Formats: sequence, structure tokens, C-alpha cells
Amino acid sequence: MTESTETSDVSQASAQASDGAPKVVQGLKDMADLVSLCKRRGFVFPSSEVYGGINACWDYGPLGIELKRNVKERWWRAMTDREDIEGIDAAILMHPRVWEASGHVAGFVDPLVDCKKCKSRFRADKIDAAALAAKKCPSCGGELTEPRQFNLMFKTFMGPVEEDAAIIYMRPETAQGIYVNFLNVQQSSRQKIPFGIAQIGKAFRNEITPGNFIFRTREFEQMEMQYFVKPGTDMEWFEKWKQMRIQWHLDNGIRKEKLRFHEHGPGELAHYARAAFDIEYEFPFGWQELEGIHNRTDFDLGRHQQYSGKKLEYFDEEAKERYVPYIVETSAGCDRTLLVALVDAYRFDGDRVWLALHPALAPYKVAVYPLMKKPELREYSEKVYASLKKHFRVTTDDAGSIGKRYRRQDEIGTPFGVTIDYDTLSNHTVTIRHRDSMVQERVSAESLVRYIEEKFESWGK
RNA sequence: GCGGGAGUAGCUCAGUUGGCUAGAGCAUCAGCCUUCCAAGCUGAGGGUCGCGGGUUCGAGCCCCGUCUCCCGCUCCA
Repeated sequence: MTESTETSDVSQASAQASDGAPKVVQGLKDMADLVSLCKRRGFVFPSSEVYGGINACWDYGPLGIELKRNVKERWWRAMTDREDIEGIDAAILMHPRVWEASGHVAGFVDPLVDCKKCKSRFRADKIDAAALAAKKCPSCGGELTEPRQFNLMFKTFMGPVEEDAAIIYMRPETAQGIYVNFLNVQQSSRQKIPFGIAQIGKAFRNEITPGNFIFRTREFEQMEMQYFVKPGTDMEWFEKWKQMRIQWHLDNGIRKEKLRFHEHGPGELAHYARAAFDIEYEFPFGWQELEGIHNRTDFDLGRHQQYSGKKLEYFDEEAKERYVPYIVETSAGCDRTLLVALVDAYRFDGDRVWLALHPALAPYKVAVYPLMKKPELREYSEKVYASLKKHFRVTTDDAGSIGKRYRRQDEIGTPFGVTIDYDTLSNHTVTIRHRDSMVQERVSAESLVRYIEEKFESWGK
């Protein structure tokens, strides 16, 4: 795999702007640029667009779903390739009592009042009763609206009859499906504590303010792993999972300086948590939560014991003791992880737009092109395409100039381009072009698979 | 939900005091050219001007309603 003089000259020339000045590579500044790219290239479309769209609902297109599957696959393997973690896929619809036990029925329904004058909004149960009765705004004295119920859970009906008794909820988090299956999984898989249960699935929340593209939507997908531990070892596991989870995001190729931990202070801690850290990413719209790592103690299993009347204890054979395990939760947003991958990968040098996606996440790993639309080049290109396809997700394109085809693949994050030219026909070598550097190398066609695999293995190192 | 802004081709937009068959660039497709980094040539497809109603001889433009999006609040297990 020698680098030819001709091609390296070309790549160096194109690394400079037309005035000869070196190009400055910028990241994503405005989300609108990413939204536009996603729609144009088929990552994400507005839901029901022919009807004018529906607020904060999005559909994944041909490339988006590949990216999403790659995110999920990577997460799933990181979790379930371990001996101590099992997977499940619980139903979205659960027994209504689950949400009473979890606290969502009480905590997710907030009576809210608005001030008609200063537009402030208050929780009716958090302001002074006399002020509420007099409908006086606590901040400006203006008139308050009637209290309105904001239920953050989606309701629907179980069975054909729409009556109150048939109301059930779409799950607002996937975690409860794991908790109520704790003993089923533990007994059927013969796991011993400590062990975890992993799940990827949809959850639904009637957010008052969704937005920022796919960052906050009412229907979203979570990737959650609940790790069951012996009380007293919980903080130790909490620290371990904190580190493992941030490392996972780094391994996705996310820039280190864009990730940080945010610790929940005493006032921020949810009712169930003893300790909580968020992994945050610096989006163009600020630092925002990407994943939560929580020490949920025995709150959840304790509550399900209480509400169901069933023991949810674990018997430790060695210590001959019985206890309700503590839970260390890692709860990542799948759509958010995908969004971070796109945001973090976005590059613009004043001329060229490309997604510097990690190869494991890129929808296509390689694109194969005949240099021109000549039958003999096409024929060879199809052979290379077919051989690479056995190993990678690969695409091909013969429309337009070669430069234009490189740009198309740059914009969807394809790490490598392989070009078949006339030299290929005589000496069976091809050029392989690197997405991020635009550097080209000449390699033998038969060594391509090995070459690409080696590059992927050493990616980012 | 409140305040502000905006909806014309896939994208970015133009469209005069209401007046010819609603345009441009980019993108897409077909063909040509081209042996390695977009923006070359020829041609094509693509719009009920967000939707509904009204005024008018005539509405992309004026009026009313409605929907959606963006920004800022409120909220966020």
C-alpha cells in the first residue's frame, strides 16, 4: 500500500482554500444546518409531513435508521456481552398499579396555574393556599388562571370500552419493566447478585416543552441497564458504572471536551435517588443531559413489594442472608446518543461538509466508485463492491464527477471511498480515500478488506 | 399555554400599489464531457404559494380563522 505521488499532491492541494490559505475546520454552530442535512440526506424527517408535521415528532429515514441501529447495537453489545447482564424487552403497556408504585401517578400529574399578567406559571400545590383561593399571582399580584392538570403520562384505554376503569398508561420510562421482572430474570437466568438487566425501548412523556430537533420528544427511545447490587456495595458500583458509561460515549468517538459529568445536588435529587450524575454533552444549545447514572437504592423494588404484596428479595446463598437489592441505574437516551453522534461529527471547512462519524456508527462503511461511467470500470467496480459487501455495509455511485461523489459520501459520514481507474485494470490496485483527511492511498484490490478492518480497529487511536 | 418571528420547488430565497402560463440558484434524474476531489454542456421532472373561508372582474400579495415551525418563558423522575 504505497502512497502515490500524484494522488498525495491532489489531496494536499485540496486541503487549502482557493486563495492558498489553510482551511479552518468548524463544528456545528446552528442546529438548523444539521436538521436540514438530516432531511436532505434521509436521516430524519418531520413526522406526518404531508399533513404539515406534528410537533416534536420525527421519523428516521433510510440513513437515520442505520445510524440508530448502530447506536443500539453498540450499546447492546457493551451491556450483554458481559456475563453479568441479561437483556429483556418488556411491554410498553403495564398494569396501572405499576405507575402508582413508581410514583408517576402522584408525581407526574401537576396542577398548574398561570398568571395572566406576568405569564409566570406555578404548581398550584406549591403556592400559598390563600393566594390560590384569591387567584393572586405570588410574584406580581396579577390574576391567576384556574388550576389545570398537566399529566405527563400518555393515557389510553385497554379494551374496546372507553371508561375510566379501562385507563392505562403508555410507559413514561422503561425502567419499571425491568424492576417488575427482577425475580423472573434472576431465577430463569440463574444470575447471582451483582447482576444487571438491560433493555432498549420506547417511552412516552407529555413534555410541556419539547424541542431542539430530536433532543426532547414526547415519544423517545431509552437504553437502560439496571444493576442489582448488595446494599453497602452500591456506591462502589455507582462509581464503576459512571466511568464505564462515559467511556462508552468516548468510544463512540465523541470529543472528550464536549462531555462532562453533572452531579445532582441535594435539591435536584429525585425522590428515589441517593446519588445521581448526568453525563452531559455540549450542544449548540448548551450543556444538556445525555445519560443519567442513578443510585436508586431499594426504593423501586421496595415500592413494588409494598404495592404488589409480593416479596422481591434476593437470597444470598453464601452469606445465608436475604435482602432487597439496591439498584444502580444507567439510563441513556437513544435518540440523544444518535443526535450527539451527528452533532459531534459535523464538520465544515468553508467549502466541504462532512460527518466525521465513528466507523462503527456510520450508515455506510465504504463507497465504491468507477472513476468514470465506462463499462470496463463499472464491471471491475461491481466486483469490488460485491467482495466488500460480504464484510461491510457498502454503497456505490457512478453519477457525476468523482469529486461530487466524494462530497455526497462525506456528507453522510462514509469513512472510506474506493475508486477503480484504468490502472486498476492493469495492476489490480485501487485508490482508497479517507473521509476526514481526504488523503488517498493506492492499495491492491485484494488487500482492501484487511486494510479497512485494520483502520477500523485502530480508529481514533 | 403565553410573548415574539416565520410558512412560496427537496434546500436557500425572489415575486413591485392585487394583474400574462409563479421564477432563480443549488439539489435530483437522463445524456454528453472528464483517468481522482462540488460548482462544464444539453435536456427533464418537481409548486393546488401551510390549510380553510372571505373581499375582488382577478389573490402568493388584502381580511378572518386555523395548523405547523423557530426563538424566549413556564415545566422536566
